[in-house]
Amino acid sequence: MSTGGQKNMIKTKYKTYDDFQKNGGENAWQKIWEKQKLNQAEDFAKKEKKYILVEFPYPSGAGLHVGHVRSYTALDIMSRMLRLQGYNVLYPMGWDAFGLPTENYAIKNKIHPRIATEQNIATFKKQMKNLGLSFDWSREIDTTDPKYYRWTQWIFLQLYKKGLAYKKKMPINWCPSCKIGLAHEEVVDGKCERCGAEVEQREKEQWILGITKYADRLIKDLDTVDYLDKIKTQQVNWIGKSEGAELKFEVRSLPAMQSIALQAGKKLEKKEYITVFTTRPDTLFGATYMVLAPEHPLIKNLESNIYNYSEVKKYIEKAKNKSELQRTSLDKEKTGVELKGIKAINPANNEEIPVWIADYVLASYGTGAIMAVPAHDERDFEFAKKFNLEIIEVISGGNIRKEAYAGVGKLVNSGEFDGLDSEEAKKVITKKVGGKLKTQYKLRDWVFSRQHYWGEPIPMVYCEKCKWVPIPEKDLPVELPDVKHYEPTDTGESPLAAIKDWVNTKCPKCGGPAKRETDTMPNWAGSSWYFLRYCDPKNNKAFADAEKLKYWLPVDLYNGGMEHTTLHLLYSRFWNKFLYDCGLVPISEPYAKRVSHGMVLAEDGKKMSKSLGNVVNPDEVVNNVGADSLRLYEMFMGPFADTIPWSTEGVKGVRRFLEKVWSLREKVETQNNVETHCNASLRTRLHKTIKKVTEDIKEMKFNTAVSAMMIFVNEAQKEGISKDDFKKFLIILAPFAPHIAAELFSQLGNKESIFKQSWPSYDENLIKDKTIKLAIQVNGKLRDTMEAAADITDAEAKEKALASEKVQKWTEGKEIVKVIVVKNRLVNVVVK
RNA sequence: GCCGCCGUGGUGGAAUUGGUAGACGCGCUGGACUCAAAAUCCAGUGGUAGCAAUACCGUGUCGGUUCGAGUCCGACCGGCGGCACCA
Repeated sequence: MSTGGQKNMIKTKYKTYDDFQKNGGENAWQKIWEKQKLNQAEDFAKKEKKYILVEFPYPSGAGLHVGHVRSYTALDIMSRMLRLQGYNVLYPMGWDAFGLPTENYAIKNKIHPRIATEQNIATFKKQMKNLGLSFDWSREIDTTDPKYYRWTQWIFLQLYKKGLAYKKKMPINWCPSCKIGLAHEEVVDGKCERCGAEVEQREKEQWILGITKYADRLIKDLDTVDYLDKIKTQQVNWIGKSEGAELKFEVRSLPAMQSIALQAGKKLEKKEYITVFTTRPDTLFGATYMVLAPEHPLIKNLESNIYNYSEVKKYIEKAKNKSELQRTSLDKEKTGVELKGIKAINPANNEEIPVWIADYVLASYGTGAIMAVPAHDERDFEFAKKFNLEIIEVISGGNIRKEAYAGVGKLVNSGEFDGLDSEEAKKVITKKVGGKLKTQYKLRDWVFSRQHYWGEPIPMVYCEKCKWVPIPEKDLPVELPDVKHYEPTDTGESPLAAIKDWVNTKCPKCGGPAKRETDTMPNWAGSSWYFLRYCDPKNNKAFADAEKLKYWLPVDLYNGGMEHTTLHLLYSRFWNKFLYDCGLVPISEPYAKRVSHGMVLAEDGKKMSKSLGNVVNPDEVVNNVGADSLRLYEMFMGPFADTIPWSTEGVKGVRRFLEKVWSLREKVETQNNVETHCNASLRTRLHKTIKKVTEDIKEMKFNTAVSAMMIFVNEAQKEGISKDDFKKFLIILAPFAPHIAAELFSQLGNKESIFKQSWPSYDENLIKDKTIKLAIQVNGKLRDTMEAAADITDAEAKEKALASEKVQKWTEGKEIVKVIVVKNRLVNVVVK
């Protein structure tokens, strides 16, 4: 209890915490911080830098989600602690504002997407400020600002110059609902990742980025960064590297069949080959048939040699009409048609083997054709069984009468190679048949064109004479023109195509008439390099100054959603590597460390959604209990990476905690009687708490840090607390609940901001307990506990344990086999 | 189907990495204050038995290793996430 001579001289207009929170106490502090420019990062400061980054949001009309609050607060806490520890911290924020939802909103409400974006940004920014997040607003960026997307376009031109952006007609995934082409990464289970509509295949001329050129490095360099394991695994799987060989099989028209065939019978005009990719060239002797994807171009070339061509054509038509989803989900029954009239020659033994088409072979992977080795591949085995094709064992070790054996082993039935190890045989056999070793990836090049209005115009012009010509860099940005209608079209043309006087332009090369590219970039473009722009957001000579990049990069900690692992995270690593290769950024990996937050579910355990009416609005929570409570609750709710349902009751709990903190004002002893009233155990507790909170923030274990502070406050409430100790406590509380911490700190008579203090250190000696509780076990079961001096010797502990009456009760009449002592922890008496 | 992660009170979750399971918070029960309620404060709160001391059981299930297992190993059950005919 506080009975100190002088009453504390706390001057405040707020009588209670409720008074403070309800009457603008938090906002008042936010204004002060803004004035003091506390959160601005300083280029080239002598202090050690830390670049803390959280994915910038898409400013939707729905406003901030409590899920945003979770990750922004978490990194805010880290940033604030780092600043207090003396680092020069860059913790920026901006807007990833191009994209479909805004465009749709704009269409529906007849409002220009630019206006809608501005409104949404204003809302988001206000919400963020109300939360007391310590972003450096002087570095705010907006991907839809021409001053920003000028450089997005500029980077595109660099990609073009290096041959990494190219235009190609290819089948793409088309979302009929969004009326837009999608990248491979944006298709989930055959559906559009945004709206869930089933995608269709369409042939279209598209701008493509050659990300596959970087596939190998995107895998390899993961070794140099600190990402969560599951993030690395997901990227590695997505890139899907496999090593094998490309082998060529000659195709022959069968003389025997020629007489039967009505229109067949011609000899092949030139030699035709089927090239396959295989990871198992060692099984070549077991290749008993071949399979082409229905889309394989060879089929058309051999039309006159295939006498069942009408049947084949029917099958191809059927396959074409199946969506990607159907083709992959009807995974059980395999179907196919033999190409009658032609055979392939197995180059290993010159045997004629049949050629089939089947949709279990994908045109988009490898060469669109396979050699089928039913003895050693599950799918081929299934197919061979169904169509009665030959199965020859060439690797020993399995039971191929029952199932395919995909393992390794010694070669059999492989002529001169019998007895060889399968691993070794891969190289030898490839060489012998004139094949070449090859690495294949699942990753596909990035379809970069979108047929919409609200995106960065692709800075290219098409001239009949000069073909595709890039816009000169000095003429950037190519600004989005105003249009009357920005509805997407079903024809696959961007709404920009309708603006004739924008589309029709002059060729920058020959001056002749030319047309602008009317497709825009995908919403992933602006976010692929935004972390670079934060280093130098106002530069209009370059996307960022090289020296500034050198100072700030890499991003020391990057937090974002798991859903971006194979999209934004991969894309931005690719762009950064490209810029690195151009000598424009100083490091090849942009993010030193990547972590991911868990989702915040609704109170009912379901995903928050407007339609379910279970959305928690952060503004309401801030109004009711304050930003500090919201922040603290989201940290306390559970481990940062876990998905956790919202709990309104839980919010009450942390609010009570803050009220207790406020009431500690009355428990504060003046400096005069520190020694008499502040007992040593609270001091010990404080230092333990400092240690725990410091370490937990670093490890992102915010929930246990909050719990430690609660324990401290509970104790302080009972014991009373010295002014000095209270100050230290407020500093460690400040990153979590900056408003109340700043207020109480100032109420204690401190003129200087709490955020200009330095992070308290802890004294290891103080943390050490003088006495410990020793657990006494008999045969591993707890039977007694006793107080003992810390660092009690093993012998003393043993003696003490054996002296215990309760222990004696359990050892009576038994033989003591041994006694195990764990220092400062327990004694286990083992009896028989 | 394959790969990865995870199963702890009524509830969100702790547990020094093999050493007293259930910290902290919520809820609940009882009490104080109040005309009353709310708020607040105090006490209790894994289960079973007992007035109690205490005993037994207890971290998805079964088994194993160990003086000692929530933690390690094996099998199974359940949940979540990723990939899914990738040759």
